[in-house]
Amino acid sequence: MQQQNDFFERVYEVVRQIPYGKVTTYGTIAKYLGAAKSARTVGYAMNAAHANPDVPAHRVVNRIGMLTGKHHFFGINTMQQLLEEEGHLIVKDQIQNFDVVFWNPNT
DNA sequence: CGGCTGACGTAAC
DNA sequence: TGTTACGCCAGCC
Repeated sequence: MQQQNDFFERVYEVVRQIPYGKVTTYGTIAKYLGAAKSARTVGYAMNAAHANPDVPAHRVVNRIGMLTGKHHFFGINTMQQLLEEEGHLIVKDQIQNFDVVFWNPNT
């Protein structure tokens, strides 16, 4: 994994590796990239990720598994719907069994 | 160039 | 235990 010059590119590469039926968090990605305190920037990167179809932004949520970024999709239901399609259970914008479906980029 | 904002996270009160 | 404040980085005004 060669580090891209662009911070966003690095984020996209990690997100792209998220397997089907799994999810991860902004902070986890940030830490993996070595910018533990830049979780916010990771989220911002996701904002621009909509231009990258290979980046499943819907598989990235905050540390508690809440779909905080759903409003940034086409429809506020798109994110939840996509996750449910992958077998996730969403209740009140929160992923149930989050610890089970959680995916660590380091593995 | 300076300041504000934001898909977060952690520490402090 | 719940709320508030701050840091971090990039983009926009």
